[in-house]
Amino acid sequence: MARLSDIIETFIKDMLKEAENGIEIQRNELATYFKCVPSQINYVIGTRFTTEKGYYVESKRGGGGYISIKQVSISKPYEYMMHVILSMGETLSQQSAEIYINNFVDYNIISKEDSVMIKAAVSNNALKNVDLIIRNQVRADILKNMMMRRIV
Amino acid sequence: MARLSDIIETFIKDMLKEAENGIEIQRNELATYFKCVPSQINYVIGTRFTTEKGYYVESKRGGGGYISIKQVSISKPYEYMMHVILSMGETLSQQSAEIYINNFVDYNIISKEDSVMIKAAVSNNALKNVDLIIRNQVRADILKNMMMRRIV
DNA sequence: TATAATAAGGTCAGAGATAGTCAAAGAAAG
DNA sequence: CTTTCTTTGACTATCTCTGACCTTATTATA
Repeated sequence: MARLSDIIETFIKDMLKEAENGIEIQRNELATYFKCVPSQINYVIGTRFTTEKGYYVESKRGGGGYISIKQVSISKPYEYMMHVILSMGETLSQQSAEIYINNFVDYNIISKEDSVMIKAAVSNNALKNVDLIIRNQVRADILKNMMMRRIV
Repeated sequence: MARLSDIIETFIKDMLKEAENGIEIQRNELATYFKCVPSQINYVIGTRFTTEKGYYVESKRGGGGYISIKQVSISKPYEYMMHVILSMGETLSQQSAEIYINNFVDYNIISKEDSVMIKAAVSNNALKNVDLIIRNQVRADILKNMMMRRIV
């Protein structure tokens, strides 16, 4: 018997296939449909629809709340970027980050102006309050998140 | 399901687009039109038409009362930016950051695409490894650094 | 005028509607 | 048998909607 999480994963992916611009689901509704607790939907999304796997998830609580899921479009820059992002590693010095960012400019993924701004975001100055022990890790997180969103 | 508040928000924004110098609405009239309690109009205005978002709201009670809404026009975006950056404070929640960033888009200081990327840079996801105690401080640092570089 | 009646809009707390988190129990895989 | 993945539920956070009660401005009237 297939795991429920796998069934829900397939269900959502089928929905995504039929939709043009991503989907919007109601957590409770889906949970009721699959006769599971609502938090299982979070589990499925948290394990199957991650940024690393090319999904972008947003949500809103309260009346009329929702969870929206979008899939990044598979394209050349996307594949290149995904490859680079995945190869980046867990930590990144300011110097390495700038090398990556310069490359993105060379590959026309970002503009020169944007590169300046992105460098500012991952500069030691911006991260001066982050403990040195985790600073390079945080730097990697920020750059990855920015570049992921650029291609989504 | 669309929230009533969102519908009312859109309705008011459409009115604003068609008007030259702001609009004047009757709270009760609007509430009747949307079949809601009058205080919901206050809720919409209080959450969607804030000063932070660039709106200026005035009202008058009594006979012939009204609520007037104007969009603040900024003639010099860069001066506005400096002013905003200087007034940002030491810490910034993700939510406040997004409000600021949306404003920058509205004032044509950054593009919609850039806003997505900047939001990614200051998202809780990007900063998940930063201790909660200083996370909002780091967020402010990053946003300020990025925006400073954008306008310098 | 002073006062009362009427006609607006304002506030705030609570109810309702969603979604998120986290740890523990259970199941499956190595 | 140990580790990893799945399922569950109690508790939390956030956003929306409602209604009772409050404040202010205008108008009618004594």
